Amino acid sequence: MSLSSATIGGASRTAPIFAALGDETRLALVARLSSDGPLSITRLTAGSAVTRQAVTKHLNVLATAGLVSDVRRGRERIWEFEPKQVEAARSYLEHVSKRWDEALDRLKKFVEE
Amino acid sequence: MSLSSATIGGASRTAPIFAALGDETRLALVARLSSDGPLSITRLTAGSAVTRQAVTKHLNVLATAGLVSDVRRGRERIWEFEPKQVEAARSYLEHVSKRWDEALDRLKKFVEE
DNA sequence: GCTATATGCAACGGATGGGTTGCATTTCTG
DNA sequence: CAGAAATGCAACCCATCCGTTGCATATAGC
Repeated sequence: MSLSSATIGGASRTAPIFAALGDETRLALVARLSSDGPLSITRLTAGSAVTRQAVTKHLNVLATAGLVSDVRRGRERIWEFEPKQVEAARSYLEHVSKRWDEALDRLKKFVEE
Repeated sequence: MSLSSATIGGASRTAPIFAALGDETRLALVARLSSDGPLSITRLTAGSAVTRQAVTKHLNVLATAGLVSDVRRGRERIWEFEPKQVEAARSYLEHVSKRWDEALDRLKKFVEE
């Protein structure tokens, strides 16, 4: 472990996931896909305030982060939610919270002595 | 609920938190503060690859998102982790996962009929 | 009081991000 | 086959982000 016990493992791996979720439009897309199931681009665009091309770009960003995946079906492209990376992000946050609780415990014990 | 059942409640509230966590340096700062406890700017800078001013900016971004808070102590400024917003982000992701599982269940039942 | 330490403020540059428009391409469908 | 529908590709604009450097200010401590 580093001198300062600096980083919780894999900040460089996890940050891109958060970055992808850090845009309102993209987060809405993820939410939509996770609750309504696989959808085409035009369908997703209908629910969004921006252009189809903008939606496409956002979907590509999400795909790069591993949060969604796409399949061609005839002339349309179907996008599906991919839960694995969300789980990774969630467990990272859980880890942070846990470490914080432990730090509080250490402080408490230190004060009590 | 909206016509398309589009957004899970509060995407606009949660996205900024993810955006703040979406930078590698900032995520490392959060991790550091959550495990090592309150620290001054110079101390945090020592563990980071960038300038003190860069660290300061990042801390301000995190503060705006409610992920950290600061207190003055003499000539230094002490930054502390703030778990509340992390919890909000975590529960959002949990909600997304849950909705996805429900969607899978619906699909399964639909196929079985 | 003087010096070193810790931080604040401001300006700047380069890169990236989010969004648009315009046009080309593929694929249904009648 | 012809037209409509779904998508792809590319260029462009403007704003924001990340990081820097340079200098000013406040606080400790001898």
